[in-house]
Amino acid sequence: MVDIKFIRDNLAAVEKNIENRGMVADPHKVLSLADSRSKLIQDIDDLRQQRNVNAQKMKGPMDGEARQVLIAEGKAIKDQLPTLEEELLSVEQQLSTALMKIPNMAHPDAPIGKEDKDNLEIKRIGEPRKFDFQPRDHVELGRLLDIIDFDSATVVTGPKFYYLKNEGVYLELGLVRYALDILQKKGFIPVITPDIAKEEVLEGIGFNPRGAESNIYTLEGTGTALVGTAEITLGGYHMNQTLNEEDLPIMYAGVSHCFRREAGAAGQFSKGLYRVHQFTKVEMFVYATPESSQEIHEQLREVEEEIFKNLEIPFRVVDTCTGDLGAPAFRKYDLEAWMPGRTDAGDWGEVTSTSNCTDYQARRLGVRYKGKQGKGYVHMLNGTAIAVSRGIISILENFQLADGTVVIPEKLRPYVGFDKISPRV
RNA sequence: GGAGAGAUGCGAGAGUGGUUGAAUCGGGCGGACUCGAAAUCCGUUGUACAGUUCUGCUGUACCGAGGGUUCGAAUCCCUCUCUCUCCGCCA
Repeated sequence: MVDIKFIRDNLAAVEKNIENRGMVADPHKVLSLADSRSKLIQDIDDLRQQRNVNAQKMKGPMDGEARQVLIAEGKAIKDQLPTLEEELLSVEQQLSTALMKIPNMAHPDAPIGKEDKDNLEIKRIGEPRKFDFQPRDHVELGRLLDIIDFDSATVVTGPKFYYLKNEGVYLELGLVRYALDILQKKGFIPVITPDIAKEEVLEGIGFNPRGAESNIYTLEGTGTALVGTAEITLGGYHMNQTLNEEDLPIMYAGVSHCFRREAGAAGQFSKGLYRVHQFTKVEMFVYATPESSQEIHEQLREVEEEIFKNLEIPFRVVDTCTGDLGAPAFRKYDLEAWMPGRTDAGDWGEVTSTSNCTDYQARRLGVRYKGKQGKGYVHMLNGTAIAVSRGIISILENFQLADGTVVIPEKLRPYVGFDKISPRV
């Protein structure tokens, strides 16, 4: 949520930002609704004041006739209130809806563009490996090694689900522990979060669970939904709290399952584990002061780079363009790993993403801070440490041998307990 | 799931339907005393929203949440949530 005052003072910039992001939102409507709201609040407060003054007059003993006159007056005032109060409620709902559509301002350096191909590559680390055989994709490798079973999952649960078996299980658990160990050394507090959250929290983070294009599974009749990321539950962790400035930044490493509907997402770019309805993820989440958030955002990107560099997976970093940012993000970096099985020649595929959402989420969730330097809404940042399913794709496809054997990256071996996975079929 | 008890400011804890935004104690902050500290004493200490002649002032709302009764509700009524105790069930 953007500050209404900011919209009023920077109307042209807000409109330009909406255009750059390719979004539809109406800041003029927000302002006119905000004006109606103020007017209604004033009228209601005036009436209530009259009511209170009138009631005060009746505190002590007085003769019956005078009292009757005052009572009648009080009743008259009271009768006027409900209409205005209902009107205010309706205006506030409209305002909230209109305001929610206004996206966060984007970083001035964020590249302007419509879709992911407009993202700006800022660095490459590692060289995509040259194969002297035609590399298999992870779907085939998973079948060959008997560590991923899509077919059974389709029968039991539905498409875009999977069973992990044998070494696949330890691959998941090992990746989680590998990432947690790195984060824990950097001061992140490890957390296993609930996989379900209330819709108000989802909305505060910037998801609209009931929206037309929602990627969220809602749970009928409960007001809750399956989380698409631990960003939701970690962002909600301190909702409606005022944090001490000295305690910031607060850094969490959250482990959760992630559930996504992915309606209509099909085709070769979403095959196998790449786009699934359920996966496990270790998520970084930081509450920070406004002064420090940009620096911390760079640090989150560096942590992501370290995690993939140590796994010896080639990747590149992109500065996400305005059209691909998502409403809450001020700036976002994606890490794209090299995936040799993605198309015949291989391709980059997003494996992590880190966003600085500034005070956009904090304003709606009511997360403030107070301290010597000042007070206000905290800045909230998130970043993927490891999205296990895509991590597994990267490892299988990059470290395969001609016979299908997959060699485990050295740094990961202590966490999985084996150094290679051999074909079973 | 069943029975009972409770929910008030930073904490503890009062509060006959009308001088209660809320006693009292503790904590915090400021000051006095002191070489300094402790002790003692004095003062001060909520949040949100709206307006404003804007380092302030005025108004409104807030005593778990939401409704209701009333001229007037922390106080009466209803619903819900949460916490605690006991029983049942269970990983």
